[in-house]
Amino acid sequence: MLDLPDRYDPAATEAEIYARWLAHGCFTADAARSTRVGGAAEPFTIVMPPPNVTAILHVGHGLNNTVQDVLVRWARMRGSDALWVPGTDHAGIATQNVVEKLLAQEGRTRFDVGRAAFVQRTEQFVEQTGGVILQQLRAIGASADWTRTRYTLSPDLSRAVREAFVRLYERGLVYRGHRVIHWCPRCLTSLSDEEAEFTDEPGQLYQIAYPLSDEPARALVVATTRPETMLGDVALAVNPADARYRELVGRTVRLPIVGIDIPIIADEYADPAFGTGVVKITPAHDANDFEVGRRHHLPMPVVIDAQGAMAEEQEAAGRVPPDLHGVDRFAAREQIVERLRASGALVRVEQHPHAVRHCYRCDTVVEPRLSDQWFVKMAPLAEPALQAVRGGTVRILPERWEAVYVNWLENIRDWNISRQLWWGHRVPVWYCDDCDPPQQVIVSREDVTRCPYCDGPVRQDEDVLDTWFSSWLWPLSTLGWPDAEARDLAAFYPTDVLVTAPEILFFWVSRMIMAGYAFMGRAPYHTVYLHGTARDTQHRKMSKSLGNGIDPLDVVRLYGADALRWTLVAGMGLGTDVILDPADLEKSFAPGRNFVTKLWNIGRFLLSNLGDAPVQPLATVEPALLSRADAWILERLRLAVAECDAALGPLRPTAAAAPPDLHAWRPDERVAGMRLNEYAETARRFVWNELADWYLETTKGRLAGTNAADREAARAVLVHVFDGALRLLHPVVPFITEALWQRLPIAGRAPDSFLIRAPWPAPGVPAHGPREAEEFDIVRAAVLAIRQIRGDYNLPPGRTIDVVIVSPDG
RNA sequence: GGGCGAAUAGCUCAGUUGGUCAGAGCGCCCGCCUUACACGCGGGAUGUCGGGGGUUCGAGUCCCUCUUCGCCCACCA
Repeated sequence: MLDLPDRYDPAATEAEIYARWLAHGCFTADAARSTRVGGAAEPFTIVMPPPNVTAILHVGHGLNNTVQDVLVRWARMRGSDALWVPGTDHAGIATQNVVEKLLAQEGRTRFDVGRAAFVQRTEQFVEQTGGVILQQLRAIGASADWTRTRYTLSPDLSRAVREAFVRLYERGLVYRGHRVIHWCPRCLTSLSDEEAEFTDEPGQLYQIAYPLSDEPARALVVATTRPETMLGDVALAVNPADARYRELVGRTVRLPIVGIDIPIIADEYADPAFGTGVVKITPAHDANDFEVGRRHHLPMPVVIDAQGAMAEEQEAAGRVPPDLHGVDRFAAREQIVERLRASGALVRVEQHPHAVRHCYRCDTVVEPRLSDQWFVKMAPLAEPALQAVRGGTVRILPERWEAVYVNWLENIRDWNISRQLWWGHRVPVWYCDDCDPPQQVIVSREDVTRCPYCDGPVRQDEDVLDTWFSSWLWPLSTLGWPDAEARDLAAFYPTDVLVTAPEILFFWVSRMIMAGYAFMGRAPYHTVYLHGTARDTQHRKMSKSLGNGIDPLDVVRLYGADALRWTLVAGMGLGTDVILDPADLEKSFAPGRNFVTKLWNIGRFLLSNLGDAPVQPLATVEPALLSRADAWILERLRLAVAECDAALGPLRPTAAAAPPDLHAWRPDERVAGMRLNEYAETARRFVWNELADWYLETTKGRLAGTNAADREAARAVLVHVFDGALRLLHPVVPFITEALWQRLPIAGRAPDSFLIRAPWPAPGVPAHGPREAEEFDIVRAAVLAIRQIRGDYNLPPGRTIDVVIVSPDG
């Protein structure tokens, strides 16, 4: 009867079981079951953070998706109508960069190819290589509903993007602005504040003398870290309260090298305490200077072009010396410093570490650049998102991130959403140049071909939207928004838990919450679970460039998906990083593999000792027939279930919270649960240290014995507790548990039943003699004491001894 | 410049509201191929819970401070 090989074979088992789950639609949610549309099951929904469409699975994805899969499987077993929506992100700037690199290998740029052909080529590239990661996720056991796979650049989701843009425009929350934004001279696009990341770098602070126009012997000294921008200076600013310079305000200085006169102005922006208290104003190349320039109605000459080279653009005629034309900004810095030094205008150079912004995609130093961009006005959107977390409608775990979230939203700035890229959603704006006034702006949900005012030709805005402008709609758009009739939207929105890394709290998490309120009036989820980062033993983030990554598929091949999942879940406290050794996979993943093997061997013991006869449900066994060991292990199971439930916490906020928000978390539940590692450890302890180490041993004699009633009792209890253990463990190690559960000789089980769909065990009440359970603990204590003594006296295992137990009262 | 987190056995880490909380896994030592499992079984050693001070009957657990790492935010040119 024993069809179990000595060794568990993860590769064969996992593939076979995954295929059967798929074939039986085990991952497919049924909208009609949702209580929100009249069904009988509470929905439980997770939307997968969409990986970049060109991404390859790395251990970070493995970690992220394992957590989600554990939650979804758990919810499914708890009887929820569980939905895990998978999908990919077109990842505008990242994907475009990949394709541009391919073109570069052919010696071409996207401009050589042309926009239409470039987009087509990128589409092909995505079609051929994209979505690989979704296939890879199957290998780690992801039970996502693949029938609902989404893609941010698909027609449906593109429609959502347009709808969102137009609605916000209609509400006055999308606007076109002319200002200094972050510009990547390599990607040739603007970036949002979040996409321009600070890095601390050593730098120099250059002090330059600007002589007074009419009194060349006197000069004002200004400090700057970017001397090359001086070609675009339009003023010097001093603080109005600064007595040192008060009398100079209104006079002019001569701009070195350029030789033109610029005014000395008074503005609060100048900090008397910094440097000399005099700051040069370059409105076109510094966001702060831009504001000063606007306040004082100053010109805004552009002296650096899109590629980051010195050039005379708007209003800059005559400012850039001919031999600096086309010179890269950093080379130009050297040359300008040399010239200043030669002319005696360079007063001093000192070391000055400072933070420099870099493009988050290509790491190029970002250039502040004056340009026209589309923005979203964020403050009104932020307000409900702020209230959501403050009021407990949305909880962020670990809790400490809530403060970070609140702080960011309180100081939120408008979001630059236009990108000068080709890969992405085209800005749904058209211009008519023939109208009066010209450049009539037409914002539309549908493509526009003729001007609605003059019927003349129109041209569409050249820009595309920030990738995150589609991502922030993900919980809505994947469920069918803006289609008000969408069944999934009614059945599954709001979703439940969002699982991601803290790095994208601002990029994505908070914006989704804003979008949820802006377009649906409800937060998109009630829980944000922020997990840690996978790091190496030196605590460095695993990354491709460092070469310290671990390929999850290598781990699957070597030890199986369950071992991978076990290691990740068991090794990860709430919000803490997971440390793994890329140089020693055995060390990192052996515990998971060993545990899976242990489960396998417990299964082998059961199946080879139970016999062929079907095992009757425990409920049919006469309680009087249960032994002390039976009572004990049943009680331990009960406690294990209760502990696992406590570690995992409530699936969703308990209803009937205090007004005003009926969906808010109760204070006592707000930080409860989601301790996946505690849950995993509890289940492991039950199976290994209680079931295997003790109970199993007590059944050996009984199963082989001649007392039929006792044998039946042992069989029933054995199957019952192992069944319970498999259910408890299934979310973490789904393959091995399903493989064993399928083989359990449970009487009357339907042929196509699956553990993945089996109910989560209920803790229940101690129904089988708590007194007997306690008595077995005494037996255990005695055994432990005897073992200890044998050890102390170095008695060989084969040697039997007589034991006399004397009770305390004689 | 603000804010936050971490420092517990050789290693990776658990320790929710202060009172069996000094633990787990790996590693190490001793003994075992005991008919499910040597990817295992039984036994064992190891920490002044980063330093200092304080509150308390009692503190890894609360307060202050110092040190060392790490993260987030930030227009000081």
